[in-house]
Amino acid sequence: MADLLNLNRLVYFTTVMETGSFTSAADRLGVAKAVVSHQVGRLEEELGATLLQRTTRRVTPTEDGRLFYDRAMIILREAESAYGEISQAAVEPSGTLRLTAPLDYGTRVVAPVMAAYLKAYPQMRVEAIFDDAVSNLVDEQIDLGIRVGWLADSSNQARRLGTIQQIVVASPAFAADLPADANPNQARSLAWVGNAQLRGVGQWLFSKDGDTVLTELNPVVVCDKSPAAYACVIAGIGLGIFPDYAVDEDIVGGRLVRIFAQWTLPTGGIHAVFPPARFRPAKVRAFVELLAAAERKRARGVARG
Amino acid sequence: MADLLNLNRLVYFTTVMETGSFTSAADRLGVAKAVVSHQVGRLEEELGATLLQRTTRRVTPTEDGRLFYDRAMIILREAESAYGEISQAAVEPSGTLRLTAPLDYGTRVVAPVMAAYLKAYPQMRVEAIFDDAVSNLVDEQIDLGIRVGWLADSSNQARRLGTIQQIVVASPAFAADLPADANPNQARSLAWVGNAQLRGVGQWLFSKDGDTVLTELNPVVVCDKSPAAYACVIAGIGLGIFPDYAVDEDIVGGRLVRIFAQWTLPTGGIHAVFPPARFRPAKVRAFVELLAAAERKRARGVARG
DNA sequence: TAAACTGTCTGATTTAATCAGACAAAAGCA
DNA sequence: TGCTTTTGTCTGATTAAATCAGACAGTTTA
Repeated sequence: MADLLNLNRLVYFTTVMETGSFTSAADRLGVAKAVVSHQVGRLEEELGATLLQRTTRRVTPTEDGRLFYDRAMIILREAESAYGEISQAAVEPSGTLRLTAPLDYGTRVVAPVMAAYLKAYPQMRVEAIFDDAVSNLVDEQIDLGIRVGWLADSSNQARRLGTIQQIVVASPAFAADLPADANPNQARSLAWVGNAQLRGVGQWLFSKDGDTVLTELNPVVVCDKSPAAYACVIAGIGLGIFPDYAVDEDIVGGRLVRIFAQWTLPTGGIHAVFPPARFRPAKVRAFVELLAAAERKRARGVARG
Repeated sequence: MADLLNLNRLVYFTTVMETGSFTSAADRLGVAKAVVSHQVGRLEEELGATLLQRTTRRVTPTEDGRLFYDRAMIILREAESAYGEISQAAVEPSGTLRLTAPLDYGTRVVAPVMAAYLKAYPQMRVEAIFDDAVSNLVDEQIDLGIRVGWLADSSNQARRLGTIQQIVVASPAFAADLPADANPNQARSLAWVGNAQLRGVGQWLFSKDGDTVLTELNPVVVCDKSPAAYACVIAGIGLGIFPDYAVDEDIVGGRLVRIFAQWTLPTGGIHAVFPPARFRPAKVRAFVELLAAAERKRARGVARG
């Protein structure tokens, strides 16, 4: 069935109908006139009917030809619109954006970006899956995943949006009990709140001016959800390690105090990962741009703070 | 514009959507799966958008893909219907048949065939142009021309349907005044009614058993329309030469008498001529078949009579 | 009558489509 | 964990299609 009709020939025929001659049709299409003659001939052959009566001087459509022209124009217009719609979708965001992000990063960073995104593209809809669990982008039909930390699998394409800093914090009350010269070397003897979601729960590499201290922590509490661990730290259970975006506000607000401020922990990355696809829809590209801008802005804020 | 969209690729994409895999789509289409992969890839390239997310195991349509599938199906259905309609028109008569025929042949032979044609194909419409004038088939958009006598131009395609016999007739009263042994040698001295439409008004070649007589006639009246000349002969003005189909009835009815019955004049042909076209519509073919059948039947009748 | 223009044809060339087979990745099975 | 099967894609060679430039006969115009 597919072999019998070659839809590409329609445009040759309709152009001849519109221009009234093979020569001018060839002109308009930018091909040799022999091509138009050949293609229309093949079309007639496929249909088993004559569409155009041609003398050396004049081209006249047959009844079939007039009939078929109307049908062909509907097809071509429909095709043009379909192609245009999709091609434009590659330029102008449309439809629904499904994204996933870690819960804390989602609430702190992604949510505001979503607001900006929806304001910029009011026709869009967003489905956000905020979960620390790493889900399969293809199975879940997710357009965009945001991963914080270190990328595990790399079958997906990814783009680095920014950097996160791991920060050791404690509640002001807990911090007050610490010795003034506290440093990572005493880490094992302190009370920690562990976060099962973050990699390296077991060992942490502190560094400061070339010195490095690799130490194991001794969590008195381990939570499998970041917000829960965070709440434990706020409550003064112990020290916690969290990404900068999670603690910024509470440090500024005085609800948390930074510990070991002179020391740094390994930095992680903030990545946008995409399902395997040759072309990225505009809706995804637009969101990633906004998110990257927010990340840049946040990085400047962290640098200042 | 034409270069940017290759409509033939649509069927590859839609088949993948329907079968859910490139392999089974290739199966259904009867091509190598590499072809499906390549064609869908090119389609996505043309659109600048990804339609299908493919892992090695599963094919999932993107939102664009689902959107485009609906559009593509509309296009393909429309195309199939358009092709089918025209192709069927090449098989089943439809539309309007425009034909032209000489006035007398039209009224005597074509009109009854038209009745049979419309009975066989009630959906058809016929526009008949009965006129001895030879009209241009292309300019007048005529599907079928019927020419009696000798074909002049041959830029059109033609098919011979039958033979006409030129017959010398006179009214019974006029015939009664003729000598019993009248023969073509005395033709110049007799009163003739000329018909400007028929070729050879000036000279006629009579033959009988090998003998031939080439003689000029001496018309006392020349008419430019066959029916007029015919009426003159009926009225007893003189001898006339008419095709067999025109005089058969009146000879049987006794209103005319055949003269020089032993002699024959050059036979002419009855031709169906068609505008230049590669394929002949079914509506034309069907009519010509009926006409040819009528001609064969008439030929048998003439032979008997 | 000459010149311009029509649609078609021809042979050569270029481009696209296609195939068979190989391949890595993923899923199912042992 | 290995092994097999199945997935979509890739590769190089082959085949088919499209295309072009130029020639041609028929028609119209000047």
